[in-house]
Amino acid sequence: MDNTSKYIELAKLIFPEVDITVQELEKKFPERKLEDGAYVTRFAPSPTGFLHIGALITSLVDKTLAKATKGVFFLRIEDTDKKREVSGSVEVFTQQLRKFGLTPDEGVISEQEEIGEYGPYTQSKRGDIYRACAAYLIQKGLAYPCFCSKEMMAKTHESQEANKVVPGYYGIYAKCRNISIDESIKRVKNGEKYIVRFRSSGSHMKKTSFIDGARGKIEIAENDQDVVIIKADRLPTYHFAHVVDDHFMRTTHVVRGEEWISSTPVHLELFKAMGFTPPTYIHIPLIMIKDGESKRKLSKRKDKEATVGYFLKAGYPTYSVMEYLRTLANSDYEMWRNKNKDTNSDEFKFRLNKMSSAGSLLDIQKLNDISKEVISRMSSKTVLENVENWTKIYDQQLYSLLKENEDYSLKIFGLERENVKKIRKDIIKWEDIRPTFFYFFNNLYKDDVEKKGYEFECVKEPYNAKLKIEKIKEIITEYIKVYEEVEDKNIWFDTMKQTAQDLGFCTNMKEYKKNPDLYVGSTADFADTIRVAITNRHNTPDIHSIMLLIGKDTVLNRLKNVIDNI
RNA sequence: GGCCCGUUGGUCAAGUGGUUAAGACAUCGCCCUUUCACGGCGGAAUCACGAGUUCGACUCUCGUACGGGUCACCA
Repeated sequence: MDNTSKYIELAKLIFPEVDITVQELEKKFPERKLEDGAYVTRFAPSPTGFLHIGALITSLVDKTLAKATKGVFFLRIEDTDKKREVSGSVEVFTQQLRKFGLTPDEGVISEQEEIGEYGPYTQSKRGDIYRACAAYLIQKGLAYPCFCSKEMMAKTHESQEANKVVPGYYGIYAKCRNISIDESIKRVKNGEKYIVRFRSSGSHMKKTSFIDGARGKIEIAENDQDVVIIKADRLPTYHFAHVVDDHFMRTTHVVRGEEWISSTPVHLELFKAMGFTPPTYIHIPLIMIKDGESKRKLSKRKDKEATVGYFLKAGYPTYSVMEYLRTLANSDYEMWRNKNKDTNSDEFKFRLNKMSSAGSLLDIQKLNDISKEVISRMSSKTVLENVENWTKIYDQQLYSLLKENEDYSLKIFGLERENVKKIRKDIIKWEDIRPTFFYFFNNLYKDDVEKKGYEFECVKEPYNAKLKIEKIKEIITEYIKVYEEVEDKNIWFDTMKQTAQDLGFCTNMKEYKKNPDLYVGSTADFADTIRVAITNRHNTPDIHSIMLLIGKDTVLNRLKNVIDNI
């Protein structure tokens, strides 16, 4: 028997169940019929819990590229590590991606559903495909069974470190690569435990290179490691699964984090061994976080901001997060957005060479600013919808209050929003709604006063009237006498100013600033006293509008209560 | 430690051999103003370092430093 037939025998021995060949797989998963230049991209997470913010930016790039070229963006689940798998992950991924508008065109779309002709899209269901490919490599003498125990491996590793040689399974350290085929066959037949390794023909003394879609040429040492391709559980490793899947799923562009750059030579060699054309790799920068003086990559365990769920829970509109991510993904996006405020982001021409190659710090303040802008551009109806959706999950009490009287709720969110020149920008995320608008609801207002007491200090500098309790009572008593519910803001304000003046306040701000000692305080101090009485906050929208909204009875009640309870 | 990627204000960054080195966020000051938010105006603040190449370097080359990534039967 010559070597070729021995290799075939070995392959059959190791993978007796394989009943399909690589050629047959090629036919089964033919090249896609897409327009020229169409990108096929994919997001391929392993189901280990929650979606990482980095996954979102990766998917954003994937989806944008596919959309712009009339290609396909699919979702594949990489569940080859059964130990780390967390149940329910797939549902979290698909739901959260959907929320951010990153729904895949193909692949896994929910825990139990997949669409597309190139599946299954869950790696644990593709065992036969990987094994067929591994068998192919064994037949060609490009893969072999390795009988080394983990203990032996650890020992080798230790001595390599001690001798300062490159650690790993390669060259003279790859003990099993030189075992004769006959012996391999014998040991497999004897039931010895083994895994399958790739037989590398590279050398780390030699350089190889590839063109990264975003960074250009990357030169790097060839792979010379006999990497594991099939594990003891007969499932493939990431390296092998990636090569097989992205070939047979006909991926054209692999977008992944830059932490993968150094294993690209492994993938390239594997593609070559299989006779496949590798995809274009696009390595995107990691999102970092400041840790003391230095920065590091976001960690799911240490940083709450690392998971997408954090932003959802805080109630950032998903659109805000995406806008922020788009500014990170393409450096000229922000400029474009400022010039095209109302244009759909799809119109922006995304360019790979405009992607930064250095990791950037997650800038919550920037996100906040973007989000304020995003929310300020929403109609009150949209705001109400969003707030309802969010409170339904995270703030039941507020949800019921908003639902109870939706016309009223709509008016609250319409304050300084619709039909005004200058739109208010004070909401960053839906979490902020309760603390900024609570006083529109009697119960919440009452709770707040009970919990914290009245917030009567004075208006901050330069006004600073230092009003005493007696003065506050006087202001409110006098104001109750003159208060009337009037639509016209000027009339309303004239009344307020008149009363203020009668009590010794200065109604001309410039004059007051010149001679503050001549007066009890300014109009600002007077108005602020009323404001606090009504809302128990110093910072609110225009107090006239608030009074109109909550109504005369409530206004008078709250004013009277202050006098009694202060 | 080896290898790889990277380095323009506090942050995100424009810039591709000749610029007063854009812009945004944050910050500070002023103005507007019944508070806050908004808005307007202005200020402070950056090319990591050292050699080359060049008439000229943020820009090209090489070193150095610093930061990050990676070296699994994890992905």
